[in-house]
Formats: sequence, C-alpha cells, structure tokens
Amino acid sequence: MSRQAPTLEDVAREAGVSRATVSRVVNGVRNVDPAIQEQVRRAIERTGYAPNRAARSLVTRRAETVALVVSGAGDSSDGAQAAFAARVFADPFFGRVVAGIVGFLRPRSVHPVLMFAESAEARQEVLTYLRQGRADGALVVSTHADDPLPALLAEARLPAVLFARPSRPVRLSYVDLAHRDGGRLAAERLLDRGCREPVTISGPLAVAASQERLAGFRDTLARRGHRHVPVAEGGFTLDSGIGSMTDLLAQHPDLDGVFAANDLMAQGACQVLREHGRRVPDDVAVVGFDDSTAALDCRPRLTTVRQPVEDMAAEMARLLDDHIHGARTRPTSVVFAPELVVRESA
Amino acid sequence: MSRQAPTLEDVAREAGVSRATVSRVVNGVRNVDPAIQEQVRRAIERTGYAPNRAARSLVTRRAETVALVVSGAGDSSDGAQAAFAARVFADPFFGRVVAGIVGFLRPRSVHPVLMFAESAEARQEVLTYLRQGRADGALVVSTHADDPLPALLAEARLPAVLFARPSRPVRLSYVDLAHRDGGRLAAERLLDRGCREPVTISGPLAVAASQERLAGFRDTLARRGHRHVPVAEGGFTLDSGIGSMTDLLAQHPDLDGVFAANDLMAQGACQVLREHGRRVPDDVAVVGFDDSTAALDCRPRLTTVRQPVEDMAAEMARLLDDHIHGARTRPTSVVFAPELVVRESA
DNA sequence: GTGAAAGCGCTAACAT
DNA sequence: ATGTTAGCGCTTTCAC
Repeated sequence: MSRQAPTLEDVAREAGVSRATVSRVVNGVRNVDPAIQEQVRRAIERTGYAPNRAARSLVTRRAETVALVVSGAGDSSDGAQAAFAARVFADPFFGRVVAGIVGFLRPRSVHPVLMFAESAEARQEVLTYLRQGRADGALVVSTHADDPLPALLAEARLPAVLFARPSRPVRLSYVDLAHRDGGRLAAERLLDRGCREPVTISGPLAVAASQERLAGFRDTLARRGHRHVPVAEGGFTLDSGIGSMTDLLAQHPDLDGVFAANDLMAQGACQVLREHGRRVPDDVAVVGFDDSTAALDCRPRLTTVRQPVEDMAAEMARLLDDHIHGARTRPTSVVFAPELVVRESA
Repeated sequence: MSRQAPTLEDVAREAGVSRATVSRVVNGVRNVDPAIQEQVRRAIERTGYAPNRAARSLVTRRAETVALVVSGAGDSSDGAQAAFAARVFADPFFGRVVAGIVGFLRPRSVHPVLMFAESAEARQEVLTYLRQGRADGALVVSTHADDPLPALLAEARLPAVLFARPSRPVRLSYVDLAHRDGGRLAAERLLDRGCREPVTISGPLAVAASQERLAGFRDTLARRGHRHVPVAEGGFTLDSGIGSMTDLLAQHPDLDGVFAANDLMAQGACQVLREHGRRVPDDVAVVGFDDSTAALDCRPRLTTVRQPVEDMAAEMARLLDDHIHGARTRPTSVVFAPELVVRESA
C-alpha cells in the first residue's frame, strides 16, 4: 500500500533488458538466453515484482477465475441470502464439491469466486460478472430443480457447467450420477440381508435425483416381489430424516429395512430407530446415500451408496476449462457410477 | 463468446457522445445533462454493454474482490488440500462466516475468492494473489493457533482482517468473542440448575479460544466452590465429543452437568449420554457453544452460548473495507459479547 | 457540462 | 534471441 508496486518496466531497467524479454521469462516463453533468463529472474527477486493481473487480463482476455455459483430456487427474497448460504454450507456435500473443484483448479492457478444466486437479482449479478470478464466461466450447483440460471447462462452463451442434469434440457455440459443405479444398489443390499419390509425416505420429489433414486429402489424391489413400498418424502436435512422415520415407524411398525436418499436423513433415521428401541442393523437395516462425513458421524457407521462427489466436481472444472479454451464446443455430459460402501448399518 | 463484446467506444458512437461522457454515466458521476444521461442509458441497453473490469481495475487499482482465506496449521502436505477443504466445510461455523461476509460485501459489489492456505506453498499463493492486485485484501479464518499467515500478511503490509486474535501479536485488525464470558455463562447456567458435579469437554487447548472458554468456566465454578472440575480435551468434532463424553462418564459416573466447548461436541455428548441411559437434561444438563445449526439438530435441542458469527464476519468485512479505502490506518479489534440461549438441554 | 488525450501495465506482432 | 511498438478498454485530468 505504501510505495508504488514495481512494474515490468522497473524490472527491465534493473536487468538491463527490454520489457518484452522480462515478459517472456515471466510467462515461461522459450527463446530466451538462459543467462539473460537468470539475470531477469534475479532482477525480479530484487525488485519484488509481481505482475499486475488487471493489465494482463486486459490483453489476454482471461481472468483466470471461475464463478462457483450455488444457485437456489425461483424467487426467495434477497434478504434470505444469509440463511441460504448457511443452509448450503451445512450440507457436507458442498464441502466435497469445493474440494474437488479446488483440487483441479489450483494447479492451474485459477481461482473460484463464490456466488449465491438465490434471487432474480442475484442471478443477474452472476451474468453481469461473467460478461464483465471477471470470471471466465461458471460452475453451477443448483439446490432446486427449477433453477432458472442454467437457461440464462446458455442463452447468453456464457461458458458454464452444471452439477446434475437440469430439469429442462439446456445446451450446457453437466456431470451427474447414475442415481437409478444407486437406488438399485440400496435395494439389493437390503434384500440380500433378508429384509422383508423395506421402506424408504426419499429426497424432495421435485428433484430429479430423488425421483431416480426412488425409481431405482422401487423397480428393483418390485422385480423381487415387493409391489408396495412405503415412502416418506424428506428434504435432505437431518430434521426431515427424523420426521420421516418417525412417521414411517408409526405406520409400519414391522419395517426392517430403510433406504434414506442421503446420509443426513439416514443419520436422523438411525437416531429415531434407536430411540424406539430398534437396533441397527439387527432389527432394522439402514442404507444411506452419498457417503458424506455424516456417514461416519453416524452411529452405527452408515452403509451407504457412494457418490464420488470430488471426482464429479473435478470433472466439472475440467469440462469448463475445456470450454473456456475452446477445446470443446458442444455440450457434454459425464455420468458417474455409484458404488455401495458397506459399513455397519446394513 | 462469439462476437466481440461492445466497449465504451461502441456505446459512445451509438449515443453520439464521447467515451468520457459514457464513462461518467456508467459510474454515476454528477455533472451530466439528464437528457444525455438518458440517451446514453438507452445506448447501453441497445448494445448490451458491460464494462470490462480488467480495464477499469487497471486504472482504478482496485479489484473489488477480497480473498476469503481459510488458513490451516503449519505444514500439512499439499495433497491434503481436499481433505482440508472438506473438513472446514463440515463445520457449520464456516457457513455462518460466509453468510456474514457475503451479506456485507454483496451490496457493495465486492466478491469473495475462496482460498485455502494449509501449506507453505498455498500461503505464498495467497500473498502473490494479493500483490498481483487480484484481490484488495484478505479475510482470514485460521483453524489453528500457530497459523503463520497473519504475520506474513502484516509483514507484506497487505490489508487483512482476522477472525479471532492471533496467538502471537500481529499488526492486523481482528474481530473476536469474549470467550471467557461465554465460559462463565455456561457455568452459571449449570450452577443455577443445581448441578453438583459439572464437567467439561474443552476445545483443543492449543487454540486460545478453547483456553479462555475453559478458564471462564473454571473460574466461575471455583468462585462458587467447585475447586476441581474434570476436563476432557476435544477437537471440536462430533467424534471427539463422543470420545470425550465416554471417557468422562467412565471416570465420573456421577456427573450431572456438561459444558462442551462447541455444539458439535455437545451433540456427540448428548448421543453418548442417551446411549448410557442418562436423560438430558433431567439426569445430566448439557450446555454447548456457538449456537450453530448443530444446536438445533441435536435432540434435545441444545442450550448453548451464542457466538454472533454472522455479525462478527460482517464486521470483519467492514474493517477490511475501511482499511482498503484508507478510512482506517491502525489495526483495530472488535470484541463481541456472547449470549446464553436457553433451549432444552440445560 | 462535454470532449480530447494521456496513460494504467501488460502481451504479442513485427522488426531486427 | 531480443527490442520496438501498437494496442487491450477504461478513467481522469485538463481544456473548452
């Protein structure tokens, strides 16, 4: 903040070469005499030079930054932003997304700007941010099915990649999980353990992933002779897991297997079961979904369907990178396979 | 991405005025004829103009961006970044910090870039980022007491504000909580309920906040006649709460009150107590700390010492803003008061 | 109140 | 292999 920061010019003078040469060594361009290279490097050291990014971005037309946007539903009022942010981060899922993204981005020196798009105004802000060239593209994680942001992004022809297939088709790349297969894995596990009265706590049915996990679960059970499977719709929160499990237990006291559409709800279910004197897994087997930290926090530790979130998030970043650098023109989708992780709860 | 983005020049031509005038209306500078103002506004609309931020930053020397850095301990290997990120986000505390920060920054159109500084290399990256002018300052949340980043930042004279007083004094502003008072509130609550055998699960004793919460708790108890209070050191995780409570229960079966240094550990403690047939709060009263989402997730809901994290985080952002704009020259500290929130657990 | 023009610090043609 | 130079798109004196 005190004295003016040194510029290329300063370094050039110090090293007795031209600005262009300094620029070349800074950017690692070949065709520079090793001796001069060293000379410049020392001048940089002495002056404490750090290239001004605004100047560079102005000519390269690259911000080396991507927007990491957590996108909400339709029209929550703008004051709800704080609550929205807090809620998002309360889910261990999001931490894994960040980890995966940063893992890919960091070695490439690109940085994520955190944005929340929970209102119409906030969405416009995301678009403006990109159009101003402050970020080269967007990585979007929607918390709701009918998120309008993807369509806006596609229409503005801004580079973007989504986590999960959008409910309405949009010309944007995305990564996703084969949720139906995940539901199948859960069903098979319960069946293989000999469950006779399986039930399920689904995610919000407005979310496609919830639908598919449920469908996979139901279809598999149906194929093995279970025509009617009790379902309670949850909201992916611990609280909703507790509520749903309580209801299910009241209506179907004989249940002996539970598939919860995420680990947080499974954790809630385990709590309720224990409080009602049911042992997990001996009396009731419980299978979760995600393999998040909640799966390990839970007692007993959760048998769960693993979603390779970090890998998926890294792939998002990779796809976006390709789009930004023109290596990929058409929207692409990459679908990952779930995997059953057997622990103690089933 | 297709055709070139419109520039000031384009808008100026479209509106039949000079670049300077357009710039003035874009930046809301007075001294522009209302009629021309409207004329320009329409031209902007028609062309779909969005000011190029790199160009603006180049002249204003402002990125309108701050680094939000989560800073770890000494020297975790660089590959640990993913685990570090996931762990950080698993704590509901961080979501509240983000909410508070974004709440302040958004109305000012400044955006947070997420950075992790868990290794020496990562810390250098943060410094470089700031020196390149990509961010105007840093908001630092350390997860460890001996975080070297604050000193590096201060030495480089880069604008930065910390969450919590650093263990070694550093010429940087920070916000903090009166942790000792928090410990006192917890002790008083337990005593007022008539607890005779209080115990505590502390945070990591390397963390100053843990020490102070413990000191406040102990001092208050001592003053009321409890000379010796059993302590188990936890790690602020649910798991460590479970472990500590189990130990405490084994060694002090008569305990009837627990103060856990955060809600996550309190939640773990409640689990263990219930499993051992102790009713909360009838047999054992439990007081948490933070008033995070964990306090509500817990059954029974946690009586806890509230830390106004969102307000503290917003204040961090405000302090940084002041430093960046030269409104504040000397390091300042703002200490917030904790507050007891009574629910069901005590 | 408005315009002309001088940079901000950098990269990338183009010359040499 | 190195230097010269023309911008990138914007803000901001300084004249008018």
